[in-house]
Amino acid sequence: MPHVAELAHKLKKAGYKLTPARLAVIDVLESGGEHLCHNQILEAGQKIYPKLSRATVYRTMDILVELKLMRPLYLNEPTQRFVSAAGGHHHLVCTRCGQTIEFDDCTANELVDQLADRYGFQIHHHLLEFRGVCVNCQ
Amino acid sequence: MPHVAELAHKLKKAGYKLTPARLAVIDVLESGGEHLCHNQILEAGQKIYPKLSRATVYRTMDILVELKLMRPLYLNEPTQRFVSAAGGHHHLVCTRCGQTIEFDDCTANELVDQLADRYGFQIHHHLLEFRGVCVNCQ
DNA sequence: CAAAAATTGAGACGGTGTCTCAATTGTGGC
DNA sequence: GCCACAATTGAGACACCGTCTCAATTTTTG
Ligand SMILES: [Zn+2]
Ligand SMILES: [Zn+2]
Ligand SMILES: [Zn+2]
Ligand SMILES: [Zn+2]
Repeated sequence: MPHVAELAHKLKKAGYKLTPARLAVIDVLESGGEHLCHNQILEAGQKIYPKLSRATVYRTMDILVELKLMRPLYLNEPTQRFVSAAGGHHHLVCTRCGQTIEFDDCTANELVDQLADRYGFQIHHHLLEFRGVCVNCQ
Repeated sequence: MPHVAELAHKLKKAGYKLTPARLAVIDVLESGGEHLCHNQILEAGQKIYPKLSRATVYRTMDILVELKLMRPLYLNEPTQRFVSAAGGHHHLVCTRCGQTIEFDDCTANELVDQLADRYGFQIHHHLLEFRGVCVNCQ
């Protein structure tokens, strides 16, 4: 959950204008929770700034990803969704009811180091996704 | 890389007919490598069985997923791709050139147990995705 | 062989992501 | 505050993808 002020400031600093359309998008990102997709951002953004168009949402998200402020991911759907760019992301998904639990503890650091070593990668973030059947669905 | 014979046999066993269209799809899956998407399966399948249609590819893949013989996943694209259903999947992706390394060693077993414990999940498989910059792109 | 059931391909459809273009808007210099 | 210019915008066109329907075909059953 990035701060409006923070995203806006970095956008400005990178040479982009702070237009109402962009501010609406940023506002949505700050207050709208995780895993938002373009359409959700558009719909919520139009409540703040009705003229907001689909193209602008796509363009603004492109910029935010380019600046590494947000990060796209896919959650078992053909829909691109966005999370703030820092750190890893960890999901526990029930394949029957679709429930998605987000958990924080991450034991992947060790593995990150190994991989960085072996393949010469600079690893920036990761997505761990575990899939199975939740308590209710068993 | 599942065996044609194996997929075909399980399909038959589950009560589905082994039609030329389905056999073409299965043939592609067996010989076509990992991470195939619907379109790739369609195009390759039409070389084996020219009448093969898009709808049938989608329907056949639905069945294979339903029977837990194949598993869908998304790799930083809005495109659903398929891998054989068993085990985990581990990717190292370069965010600059898109190169995807597949690695096998998995240190997630411990975490799997923890999660199963804490949330009561039966965990069936997982996808670990690490993203960063590869040697060439640094 | 006839009837019923399963499967198929073709095409229509709505939704999504991309692109173009003319109109609008924000900004720095005055 | 105003102007000129470049950046940004919204609307709409477009291609593509996944879904659905339906009539025709194929397979199974009696
Ligand atoms: Zn998440
Ligand atoms: Zn569940
Ligand atoms: Zn893979
Ligand atoms: Zn690279």
